[in-house]
Amino acid sequence: MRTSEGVEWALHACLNLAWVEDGHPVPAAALAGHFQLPPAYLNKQLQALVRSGIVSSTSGPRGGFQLARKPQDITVLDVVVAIEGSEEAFRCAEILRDAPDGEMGIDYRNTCVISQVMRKAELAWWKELAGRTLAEVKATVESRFPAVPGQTRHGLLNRRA
Amino acid sequence: MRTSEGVEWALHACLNLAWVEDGHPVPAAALAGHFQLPPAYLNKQLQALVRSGIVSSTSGPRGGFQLARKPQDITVLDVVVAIEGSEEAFRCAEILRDAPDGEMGIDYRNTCVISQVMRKAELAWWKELAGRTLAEVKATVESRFPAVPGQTRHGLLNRRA
DNA sequence: GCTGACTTACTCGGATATCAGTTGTCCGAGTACCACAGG
DNA sequence: CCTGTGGTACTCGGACAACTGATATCCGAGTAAGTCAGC
Repeated sequence: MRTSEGVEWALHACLNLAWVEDGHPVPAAALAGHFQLPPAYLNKQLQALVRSGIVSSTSGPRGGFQLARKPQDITVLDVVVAIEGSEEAFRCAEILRDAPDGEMGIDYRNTCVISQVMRKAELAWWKELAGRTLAEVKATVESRFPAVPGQTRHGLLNRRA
Repeated sequence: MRTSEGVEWALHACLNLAWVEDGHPVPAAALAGHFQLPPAYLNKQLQALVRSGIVSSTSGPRGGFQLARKPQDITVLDVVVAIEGSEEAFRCAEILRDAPDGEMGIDYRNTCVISQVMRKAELAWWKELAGRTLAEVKATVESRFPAVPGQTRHGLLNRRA
């Protein structure tokens, strides 16, 4: 089990977009250049964020991506789900149905104790991620590394040229 | 992100082995037949459990697999790690190092706030799984479905014939 | 009838194909800006 | 000098390949039981 590489990219991209003043879209190429990432593939990940309503996109010159919501209204889970999808990691195949005495009408995803344990664990994971907003992450970084926001904003805008 | 199918199989297999009296190994083919699973592939998953010291194997006639430890000494996490490996799901690629002002000597897996958030979430997941032993799962099933243990043991031993 | 070795069948274990999903790339659709011509 | 129009360059968006890892299968190594011959 491993999360997609795009999760890390998307989180860093959102954080960077949070440091750019409103009304200034940042092209995918600028973000990609900032982290030395393949532009087209990062663009693909950003599209997923657009579909989830986390960022908005603008085409054409001076276009790009910007946050669609306030950082305090974006949780880390939102970003993860946008990239990975909302399906749970452990998907009960209901193998108990094929076992002796297995019945057709039973939903073993809810009945099977093993499935319940796995789901509860995943719920704890979700809860942890849903409890952290982008604004909190942003504030933590600003507190520990005060220079980063300015450097990032400057870097992204200069890279446009 | 999704867990391997083998995780579900391994958990059910361990639970079933817990219902068979000691000293009676169960062949992979018997477990596979019980759940209508491909025998060779289930065997492969069981090998991973052997390497992790969760079950022990015996070759030859009357051979098979049996639990190597007491159910109360086997956590759900043990089984998951045996199949999936101990690497964390979110693997920080340290993309901050390639960003401007990124430095070579820094371990961004520990410094990056995003990495910390993801790791903390995963820790919650681990903790949940580590807190459930096979004995607890077994007891829960026995409490809700008293007939299952006997049926399972009988089914596995009969299938041997 | 008992004991020993041999044969046989059974089971695990790892090496080998196959398939799906992630990773990565490319080109087309749309849009805003800019230049230029006309008034 | 102002305005409208056409061209141009830039950006996103989705369609298309490549590759890694999971899924599935097969055959060989090892072992214990069963069998048979000899004592």
